[in-house]
Amino acid sequence: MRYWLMKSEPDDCSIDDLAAMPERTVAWYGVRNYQARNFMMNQMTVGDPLLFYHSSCPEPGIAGIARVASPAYPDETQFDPQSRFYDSSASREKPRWFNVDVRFVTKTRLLGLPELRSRPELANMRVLARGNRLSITPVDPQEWRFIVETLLGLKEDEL
DNA sequence: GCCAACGTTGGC
DNA sequence: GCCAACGTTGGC
Repeated sequence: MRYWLMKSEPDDCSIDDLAAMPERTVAWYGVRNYQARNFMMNQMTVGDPLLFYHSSCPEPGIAGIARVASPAYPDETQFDPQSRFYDSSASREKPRWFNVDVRFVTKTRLLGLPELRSRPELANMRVLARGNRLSITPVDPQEWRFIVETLLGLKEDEL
């Protein structure tokens, strides 16, 4: 099992949107970066916990917790010419992009960037690194514990 | 809207 | 295989 951080633009899908979905689950479509795709294809396991991060919005930061809810499977939007994620070089025989499903666990108070950056324990977090643009990043177990237990006051068995 | 940082493309 | 040009991300 690994821990993850996944970015979502709240205009597209916020933590509240996820909570309101049928089954409280959403397909994590639209990833068009090989590193992020490979994390989903090769390293994620169903049940892996993840930090749900709001990006490109007035208050970027961690907004909730979710879990990986399916193995990776071909991203439907790559086949849809109407989609902004359409990829003409992909085919059903040879899909290029994959996604997992993600299921809501809990909403949290917003842990904004200034707060995250103020914590020496999180100094090496991938998502805080200068110039980081990767929408899916692994989270170290120590970082996970610090965020979830210390900053959010949650117990592992509450998740 | 700006712009730094990074990933991808494509000519050579 | 190099690298310049271009496109995208995402905080500010």
